[in-house]
Amino acid sequence: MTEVVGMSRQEQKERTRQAILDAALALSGEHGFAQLSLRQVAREAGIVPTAFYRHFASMDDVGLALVEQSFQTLRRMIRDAQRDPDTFADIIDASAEILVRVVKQNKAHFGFVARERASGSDAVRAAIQRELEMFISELSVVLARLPHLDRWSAEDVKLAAGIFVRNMVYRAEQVVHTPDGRPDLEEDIKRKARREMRLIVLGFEKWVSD
Amino acid sequence: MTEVVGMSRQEQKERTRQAILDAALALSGEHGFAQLSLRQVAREAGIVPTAFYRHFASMDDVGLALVEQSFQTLRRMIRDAQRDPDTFADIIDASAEILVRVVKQNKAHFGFVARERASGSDAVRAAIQRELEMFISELSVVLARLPHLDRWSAEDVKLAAGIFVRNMVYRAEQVVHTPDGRPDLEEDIKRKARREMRLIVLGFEKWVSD
DNA sequence: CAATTCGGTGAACGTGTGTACACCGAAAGT
DNA sequence: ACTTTCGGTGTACACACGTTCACCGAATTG
Repeated sequence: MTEVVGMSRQEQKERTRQAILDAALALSGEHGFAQLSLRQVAREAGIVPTAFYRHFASMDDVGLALVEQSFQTLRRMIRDAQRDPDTFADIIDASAEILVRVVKQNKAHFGFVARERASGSDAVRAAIQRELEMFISELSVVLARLPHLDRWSAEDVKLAAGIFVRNMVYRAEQVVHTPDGRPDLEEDIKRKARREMRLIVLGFEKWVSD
Repeated sequence: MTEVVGMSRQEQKERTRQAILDAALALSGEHGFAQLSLRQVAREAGIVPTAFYRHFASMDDVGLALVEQSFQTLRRMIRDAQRDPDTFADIIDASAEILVRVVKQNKAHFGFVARERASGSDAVRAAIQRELEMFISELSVVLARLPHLDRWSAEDVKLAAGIFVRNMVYRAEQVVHTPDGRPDLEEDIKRKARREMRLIVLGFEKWVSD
C-alpha cells in the first residue's frame, strides 16, 4: 500500500484495519454481509487480498468486529443524546426523536445489525443477540423507576423492556429503508413509534406481577 | 433425471419444480438463501444445473416462490388450528399454544421468512413485508371486535395489531432456533408470549383514540 | 404412425473465489 | 549500525460458479 509518510507502524495498521471494516460495512449495505468476498473487501479497502490476513483470520471475524463497532456507535450516540436539553421534556417524545435521528445518522451500522440479527453466521447472530439483551437490561433499570413498575417482578420488567426494544428495532429498520430527504416519512415513523410506546405504557398501570 | 414410470409430463415437471423448492428451502436453513448457488440447489434437487432454467429464470424467482409457499403453509396451519377444539378456551393461551406448535412443525419455512424478511433481495423483502401487512390487517379485523377496541380509529387498531404480530414474529424466531426435544424451553417461550400479549391487551382498556 | 414438444443431459467457456508461498522494504528493536 | 519484525505485494493454484449450446428421448399432439 502507498503509505503516507510519518506514521508509526501501529498507526498505519490501525488505519488499514479500519479501512477493511469501513469497506465491509459499506459493501454489506448493498447485498448483505454474508455474500461479501474477501477479495471484494480488500479491493474496496485499497489493499491486496493477501494483506487482509494481516488483520483478520476470516470474514467472520470482520463481522464480529462490526457488531462491536455498531453497538459502540449506538451507545455513544445515545449518551450524547441524553445530554441534549430537549430530552427532558417527555421521555416518549424524546425517545422517538432520538431513535430517528440516531438511526438516520448511522444507517450503515443499524442496517448491518438489523440484517445480521436474523441472518448472520451463528457467531454474529449470537453477538448481536447478546448486545440486544444488554440493551434490554439497561432499559429495564430505567423502566423499574417508573411509577407503576416499582412493584413488578424483575422478569416482568424485562418482558416489558423487550417489547419496547423490539418495537424500536422494527422502527429503526424502517428508518434505514427510508430514503433521505423525506421528512414526511420520518415524521410518520416518529408518530407511530410514539403511539406504540404510549399504548404499551398504558398496560403498565394495570399489570399485576404474581 | 431417472423418472418414475407412469407420470404425465406436467406431473413430472411439477414434481421437479417442487424438488428445487424443497432443496432451496432445506439448504437455505444452513447458511441463508442468498448464498445458495444454483448448482448447489440443482445437485440437492437431483437435476443437472442447466435443467434448473426449465423451471425458474433465476434463484431470485425461487426466493419469491418460497415466500408464497411459506405463507400458504402458515395460513393453512392457522386455519386448521382454528378448527381445533381447545382453541376456544382463552384466545391468548390458544394463540401461544398454536404459535409454538405451528412454527415447530414448519421450522424451515418460518426460519426462511424470519431470515429473509430483513436480509433478502429487495424483491423478496418486499414480498414478505406485503404478506406480513396482510396478516396485520387480518388480525386488525379480529381485534376490532374486542370489548374496548370498537371505538378505536382504524389506524390505532392496526398499530396494536402490528405490535402483536411483531412480538409473535420474534417468539417464532426463538422457536425456530430452539432444538427439538426441549419442551421446557418451549414452555418458557409460550409463557413469555402469553404474558406479553396480556400486557399489551391491558393497554387497550385505557387507550383513547383521538 | 409420424411430427413436435420439452424436461433433462453433458461438455465447455470465462470469471471470481480463498489461500499458499516467496519476497520486499521500511519501521522498530538492539 | 546491525538485525529483526511485519504490513503489504505479486504470482500461482485448484475450485466453484452462472450461463451457452447442441443434443437426447419419451410424452404429447395431430
